[in-house]
Amino acid sequence: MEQLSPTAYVILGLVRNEPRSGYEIKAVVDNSTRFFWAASYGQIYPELKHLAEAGLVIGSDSPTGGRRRTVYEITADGEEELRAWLRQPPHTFEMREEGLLKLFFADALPPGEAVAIVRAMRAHRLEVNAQLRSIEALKGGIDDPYPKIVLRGGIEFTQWFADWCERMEEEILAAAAPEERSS
Amino acid sequence: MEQLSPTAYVILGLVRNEPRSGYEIKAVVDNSTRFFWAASYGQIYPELKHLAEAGLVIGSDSPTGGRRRTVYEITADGEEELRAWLRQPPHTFEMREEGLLKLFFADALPPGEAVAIVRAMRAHRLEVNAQLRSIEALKGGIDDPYPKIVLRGGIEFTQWFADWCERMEEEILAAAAPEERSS
DNA sequence: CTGCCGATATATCGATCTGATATATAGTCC
DNA sequence: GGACTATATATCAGATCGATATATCGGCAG
Repeated sequence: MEQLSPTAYVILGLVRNEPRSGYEIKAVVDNSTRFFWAASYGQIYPELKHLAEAGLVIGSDSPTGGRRRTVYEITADGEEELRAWLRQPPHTFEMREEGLLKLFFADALPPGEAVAIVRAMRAHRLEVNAQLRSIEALKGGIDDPYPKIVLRGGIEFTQWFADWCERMEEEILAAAAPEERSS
Repeated sequence: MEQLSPTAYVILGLVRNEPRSGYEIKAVVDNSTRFFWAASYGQIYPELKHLAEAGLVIGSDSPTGGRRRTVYEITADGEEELRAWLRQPPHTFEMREEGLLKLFFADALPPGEAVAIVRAMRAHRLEVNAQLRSIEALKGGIDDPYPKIVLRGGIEFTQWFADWCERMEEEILAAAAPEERSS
């Protein structure tokens, strides 16, 4: 049994509740897991075929008029595979933050310009925070609790990060300012 | 002028202070930028060649005995290119957290097992936190301030995340426990 | 001084993933 | 009838990871 990629489990998890097309999967990902695990069409469609070959999902034609469409639903084997994965300790933890990278090298810039970097990071995080809040507002009380916990985690994290940026801005400004501490 | 990848700028930034070999660059990355921007040999060596062709770094042979070794240093054009990049607003913000992904789908597990997921996340974050603290302890007062700010940010973030996991653990346990609120 | 191990140094490769683009059809609005 | 957006699938170049291969060097245990 070859190892599935985490993205395969995203798909398994999302078709578990209801049958979905690749397009719908992408749309759901973009409004939920994207913030801690993204997926693109280039992964989703090949992976759906792969999962279907492995018998973990079943696809069925469900065209809308003349437009072909295949929806996938999970099989018993797929459910089993998903649960087995959930019980394994997580392996992948990655972060790619171009803003932090720039701040790291800010020494190469004239003093004072580092502030622009933390301001840009802060603005971006606040933007994501607002997106997450609007997603939270959309979701009624219908869902199971775990996606909600993760969503609130995202909201708290982006807020924390924005606040950190604010603190750093002050710190950098204080360090750059002429030492004018009066006696 | 084709666009350089952020990893190219990591290399530019790291050879700016002192000439380094690809191997040394990888070692420095693993102890500094790895936590917000990783790089592998598979990127570093080709990118060094690419940067050398573009005239942004210069490589010179500097063998140790019979072992060939090429160290690279930044050129004036490279410095210019680095500063220009630092002034651009950051574009890439990614996070891949398999633990959050598992928590998101924890509904597929019998109640109670979700706690194991947040515990694993917390343990991992505390481990990274300890690594970052030991890196901080190693660095004397020599460095420029920005890498220090970023490093402290990493320490604060991993601590925040670990604390969040702890809070979620309590919350999940409270929700899973039989409602035993006495009158 | 020999053999082994770990560090230094470079290179490569399959698999994964992104971001963009291409191709259709369906529905809506003017 | 035309413009526009949403639905739906597919593909591809380039970035990246993680692992592995190859080789030399230095140190140290026996």
